[in-house]
Amino acid sequence: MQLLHREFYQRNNVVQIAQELIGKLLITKFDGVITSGRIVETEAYAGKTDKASHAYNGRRTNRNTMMYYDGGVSYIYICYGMHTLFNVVTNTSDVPDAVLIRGIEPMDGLTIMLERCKKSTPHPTIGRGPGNSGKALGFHLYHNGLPLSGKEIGIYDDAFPVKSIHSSKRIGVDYAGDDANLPYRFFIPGHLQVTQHANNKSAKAAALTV
DNA sequence: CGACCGATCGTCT
DNA sequence: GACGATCGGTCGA
Repeated sequence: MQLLHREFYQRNNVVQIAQELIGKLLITKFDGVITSGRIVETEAYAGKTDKASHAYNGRRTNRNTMMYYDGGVSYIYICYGMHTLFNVVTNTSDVPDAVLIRGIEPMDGLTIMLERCKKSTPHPTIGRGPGNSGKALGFHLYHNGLPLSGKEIGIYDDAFPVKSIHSSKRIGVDYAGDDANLPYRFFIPGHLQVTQHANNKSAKAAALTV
């Protein structure tokens, strides 16, 4: 079980990193409560040149400040007023690349995750989608900017064998014009915690060799 | 199935 | 004052 360090995050290829994060173990320990999940779906957001990115064209606001930090910290923001989305900041400072964690398979602390998601029994939607993933792992806005190799958040390589990874265009970024069609979404095909979406079955969902 | 719609609030203009 | 890198429910074919 290897903790991923800044050498992993600070590389200059956010799309590659988004793909490599599939199958990794994401562990949170907030207020002494440990929960973890295996990453099964991600999306890359390529800094200043990507029309879908919050940092497109060098846009810099209070919200997206963390995207401009050195890779290896969290970027967390509220979406639609009710969902807490967790992103992995990559690349070096002033290059605002990030990877959105869109799906996790619940691992440790299932009971806690059930509580957070207000379910009494295990349910497939726990960890399905970026909003549900953030909720299950206990992320809040005040966790923005935390190191990803610290005592509260950690991403690990436990040598889990990922059989297959597919790619597709990203979800919910139709406003991004031509960039909406970039194949920057990665997921384990058919996985229970992967967003149910037409893109999964689309002929455009290309299979990648693992 | 797919299309549509309401919830709900931090953030930006 | 408008708008989301969403979600879960409903409605109709």
